[in-house]
Formats: sequence, structure tokens, C-alpha cells
Amino acid sequence: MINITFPDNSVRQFENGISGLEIAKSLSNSLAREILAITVDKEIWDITRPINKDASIKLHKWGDEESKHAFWHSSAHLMAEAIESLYPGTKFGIGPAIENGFYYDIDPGDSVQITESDLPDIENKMKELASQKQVYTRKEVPTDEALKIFKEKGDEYKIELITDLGDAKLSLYSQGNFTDLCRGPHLPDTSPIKAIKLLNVAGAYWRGDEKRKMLTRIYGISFPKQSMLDEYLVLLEKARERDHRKVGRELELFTFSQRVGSGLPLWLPKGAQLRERLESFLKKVQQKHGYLPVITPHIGQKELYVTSGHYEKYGKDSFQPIKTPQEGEEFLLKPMNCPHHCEIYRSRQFSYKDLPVRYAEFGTVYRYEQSGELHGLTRVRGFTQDDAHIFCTPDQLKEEFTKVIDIILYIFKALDFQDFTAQISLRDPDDKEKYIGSDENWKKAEDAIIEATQEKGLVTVIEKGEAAFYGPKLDFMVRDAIGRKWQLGTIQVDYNLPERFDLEYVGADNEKHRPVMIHRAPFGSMERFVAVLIEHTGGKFPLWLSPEQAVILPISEKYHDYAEKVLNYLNNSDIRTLIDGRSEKIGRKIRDNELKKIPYLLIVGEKEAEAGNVSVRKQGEGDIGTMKFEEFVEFIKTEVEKQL
RNA sequence: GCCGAUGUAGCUCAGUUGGUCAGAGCAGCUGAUUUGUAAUCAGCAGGUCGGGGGUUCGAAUCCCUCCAUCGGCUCCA
Repeated sequence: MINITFPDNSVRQFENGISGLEIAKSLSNSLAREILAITVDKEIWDITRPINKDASIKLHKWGDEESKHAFWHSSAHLMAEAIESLYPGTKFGIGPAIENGFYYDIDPGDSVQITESDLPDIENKMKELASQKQVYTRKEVPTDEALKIFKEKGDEYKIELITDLGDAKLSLYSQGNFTDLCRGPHLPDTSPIKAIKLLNVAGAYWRGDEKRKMLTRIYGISFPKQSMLDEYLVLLEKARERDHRKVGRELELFTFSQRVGSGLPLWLPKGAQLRERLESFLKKVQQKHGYLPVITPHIGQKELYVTSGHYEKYGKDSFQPIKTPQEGEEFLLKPMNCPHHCEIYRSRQFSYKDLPVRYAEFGTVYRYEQSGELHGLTRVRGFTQDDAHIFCTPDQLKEEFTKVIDIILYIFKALDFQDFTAQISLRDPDDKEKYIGSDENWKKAEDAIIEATQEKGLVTVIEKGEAAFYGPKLDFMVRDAIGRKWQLGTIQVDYNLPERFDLEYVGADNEKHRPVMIHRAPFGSMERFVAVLIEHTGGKFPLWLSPEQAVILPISEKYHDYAEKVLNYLNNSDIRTLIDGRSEKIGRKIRDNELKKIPYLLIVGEKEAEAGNVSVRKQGEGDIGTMKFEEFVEFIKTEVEKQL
């Protein structure tokens, strides 16, 4: 007998070799029907795998990540089986479960090409196989046996994976005619996979290495019920409605022109107003925090970037130098602002009493991004960073870092960004050669970041080895409408540039010392930030940011004079207002302005004109009643104050 | 850059096997209507069918090539 501990800490005895499924059955049949995976001492297992020791367990139903993982992983195997039967000789790379669904990287051979139009066939085959209730069986094998199996199959990808795993204990999973190298866990059989949708096919380099072969990746998702799949697809559709590229066009915020060039956004008047409002908001915050504005040119001599080290690292992969016609001097479009800011620091002497010094600039930079990587406003070739560089003593590092976190959190709050992750990137402790700077300084910087985030109560993810070569950093990541992660705010510690630019300050000991530099950008780039803001709000911006705050809708031309009077009053009170004076019915005007996401619509007709009122409609909510137009000003101002 | 898909009017899309196939709705313009809480009516205008080359008696439709966009991969100072 073995002792099984449940999540509520109760302990029960079972036969040695009992499976999760049998334990569930002993509790209730309905539970047994619903469980898909089991955690056994922190490992996730198949529910049919025998447990041979005392263990604490947790049974997982569909709602748990563990279950979904097993479900989608099993679906990936099912897809592989379908592909193998439709395209014999296909070789298989990896086929994991992902956050939403699964994929499999396959190599169907050079003569075969799988495209989106083939997906329904694969999908149908999967459904056919699933309905056969094929059992997933687990088998543990030694390395040489596993190698033998895949050598016979001629699957070099699996052979490579097995070889890299070394002498680890391997497991194979089979269902139907398909066998795969896999850690598991899987479902007991294919029958719960009721609803399947293969979403798209894409190329993916084998092991993510662009020097290696490009495999065909097929993405899909599956559910235990058709209704769940339908709901998911509706959700995807709704997310597409919020896509910043679509909303940006509809609300006339920005555009692109082939003639200007791809990846070079053109801000339309409404978008420019929105962006300027964000910029002046941040400028005000920064002024309060002791930042000093600086302005630098868009180009700099190539030498500047040779000094900074960026030319060596990125020179070949960036826009090439601009040459002067007479002297043949070479200039680079600036890919970042820090070298210019370092030169500003060098323009005078600093005492320790002057530090920290904080130089801020909305600096437009240009980076050559690969054509396939360009994406709306989130990945562009020309963008404006809300950049600042803080030069401080090593002792000031933590406090300065903390203050930057404060600014970022304040901004995120004002814009109602609650759903973000903070990622701390540290250096790889096993590969210190990669990084510049002393052990002592690195430890100081890494500790400063970790302590600062802890003091601020930030929930963080720590990624070792993700630090830049010149220092550790803290990034703020946010998701877009379709779940892609983007980096917005960033705070980076830098030991490299002060060294390269030979920056100094005079300490209390009258000796020269090296300052530490912090790069920071709360928005990241204005382009990307606005893109994510659009997707978070669906274009329904906070009132203080909205290009137009109110539109006056006269019932008919008779009330245009009164509408003008209200308009003047509101505009004089700094409420951004327009009149919709078209000879349309009121219903039409309401509809059109609702679709333009105008926060407030003010209807004025005979009743309102007589009483000095406006009838107010709030975006998305409809009629919220009547008030004096003077009162409306206060109403708006109160709301704006609440937001900021 | 790589893999795959797509590219018809400002926007969203129709255009069967190459032969009145240059179309619709919305937006725009003009006129009528003067309206009470999410689409008033009529008329007009608008496109070298992404660019270039080719096959053909004939190409939006087939082929080649370039460009752009979309979904990924890779990269991101």
C-alpha cells in the first residue's frame, strides 16, 4: 500500500501501482470522467501511469493549465499521426503544447508542400483518428533503443534530439500507428479531442537557428467541446477588431505609404495630437522628477558609434552611412540616443555633488529591421523613444532605479495598464566572459534591481542570461489584442558606455570616478506604446487623451446658432469639441460619432436651446441625461482629473 | 532575410474553366429632406485589377520577376 496525499493535506492509502484515473474513480465517477492530468510530487503525469510510491497528488480538470497542456500536446501527436498517414515519409521536429493550442514542426520532404488549403484534410483525418479512441501508451526506453527506432524511420530530427538528451531516461508515446519521443504527459486516449481547428501554417527554422533547415510549422487548437472551439474563434475574431492597424486607419491616427517606405509611419493629425498629449504628460512627470531636457540631431559621425561600440556590433545590419559629397565624411542615422547624451555629459565637468544628472529627450531613431519583421506600429524602422539617461554614482544606482520604476508605474496607472509583466534580465552566471564590467559592479546592479522591484511590490520574472552585454535590465511587457507580447518600458543599467566615452566625476576624495549610466524609456517607443494603447482600449481612449472629447449634434439646422454658442463655450474651456452640422437625422449622427469612438455626444434641439442645456450621451453607454452646458464643463474636468 | 498566403475604387469585398468581368455596399461629391437618441432618399463621380516582363487572336484570370501586406521563424543597441 502507498500513501497518497491530496491537496487538502488529507492522506489515503491505495494499492501500490494505482493510477490517477483509478484514484479519481474511487472519489466519484463524474470526477473520473473529467480529469485529464495529474500532478505527482510536482511532476505532471498521465492519469493512467501507475504510482509506485508515497506521493502527494493533484487531479486536473480541463480548467487547469496542466490539463490543457496534456490535451494540446496529445492533439499535436494526433496531428502528427494524421500527417504521417496523409504524407508518408514526413519527418518530425518538435510538437509542443503552447499557451493557446499546439503546433508541430514537420519536414514533409522537398517535393511536398503543405499549405493552408491542405489544413481541412489534415483536420478531418485528425477527427477520424480521434473518434477511434486510440490509446496513448507510454514506454520508457534506453537511449540506444530509441535511436534505433528513429534511425529505422530515418527521422534525423528525432535522432538529433535524442543524441542531445544524452543518457537521460527517455520515454516514447504511441497512439495508433504513430510513435514519438516525448516526455508527456498525455491523455489516456484520443476520444476527448472533439473539436479541432488547424489555424495556420508557417515556416520555422529547425531549433530556431536561421542557418538550419526551415521546417513547416502547423498551428492548431483543440477542445473537448465544439462550443468551446466556437467561443474561442469568436474571441479571436473580436481581438482582430481591436487590431491597431485596423483601428488606426478607421480613426485616422496613422498611415503608411509605399513611396515613403515600409516601416516608416506617418502620423495623421489625430494620431499626432494623441501622441503629443502623451509626450507632454510624460514631460510634466519628468520635470517633477528632476529630468533635464536635451535635444540632439538625427545623425552623428560614424566615429561616434565606433566609440560607443555599436558600429562594430550592428554596423553591417543597419542603415549604411550617409556620405558628404566633398569631404567624404561618414554619418550614421542615429539608432539610439545614448552616444549623443554621453557627449552632452562630456561637455562639462561633474562633481559627485552634481549627480545624478538626468538627460531626457524624445529622440527619433532609425534601425534597419528585416522586411519580414515589420509589423504595424509595433515594429518599425523609424520611431521615437521617450529616452533618458541618468548618470549617477554606483551608490545612487538603487535609488535612481526605484524612482524610474515609480514613473513607469504612475504612467501605467494613468493609462489603466494593469496587465503587464516585469522581467528582470540578469547575466548568465556560467558565461561571464560575454559581459563587460567587474563582478562587483554587476552584483551591485543586479542586487539593486532585485531589491528595488521587491520594495515596489512588483511581481517579476527573472531571466538569467537575458541581460545586455553591458548591464542588467528590467523590462515591462504587455500583450497586444491577439496575445503577442511586446516590450514597452525598459530600465537598463550600463557600465559600458561610461567606460567607452571615458565619463568621469570628481568624488569627495578629489579623485576621478566613473559614473554608472541608466537608460530608461517608460513608454519604450511612442509608436509601439500607441499601438498597444489602441489595442487595449479598442480606440476608446481615456478622455484626457482622446483627440476629440465631445461632438455637438444639432437636431436640425435651426439649432446651429445655439450649437455654435455651446461650441465656443466648451472650446474656450479647453474641452476639445466639434459640431456635426450635416443635414442628417439625429440617429445617423449618433451612429457615426459612436463609431468614431467620441467620448461624449451632446444633442441640442428645441428643448436644450430654450433651457441652456445639452443632452449628454456617453460613448458605449447611451443617454445619461440633461445638464446645463456650463455644468458639462465641470463634469468633463472632474472625469479628467480622476484619470490623472 | 527565410517559409507560406494575399494584393480588384478611400474602406470591405464579388468577379466560375482566359472571351461585354471592370462590379456591389459603405465612404466621397451634388441635390432633395430639417429631422429627438445607432444607417432619409435620389443622382453623379471614382480603378493601367500592386509594378514590370512574358504566353495568347484575346489576361484581373496562366507563367516569370520585383514590391507591399498578412501569419510565423529569426533578430532587436
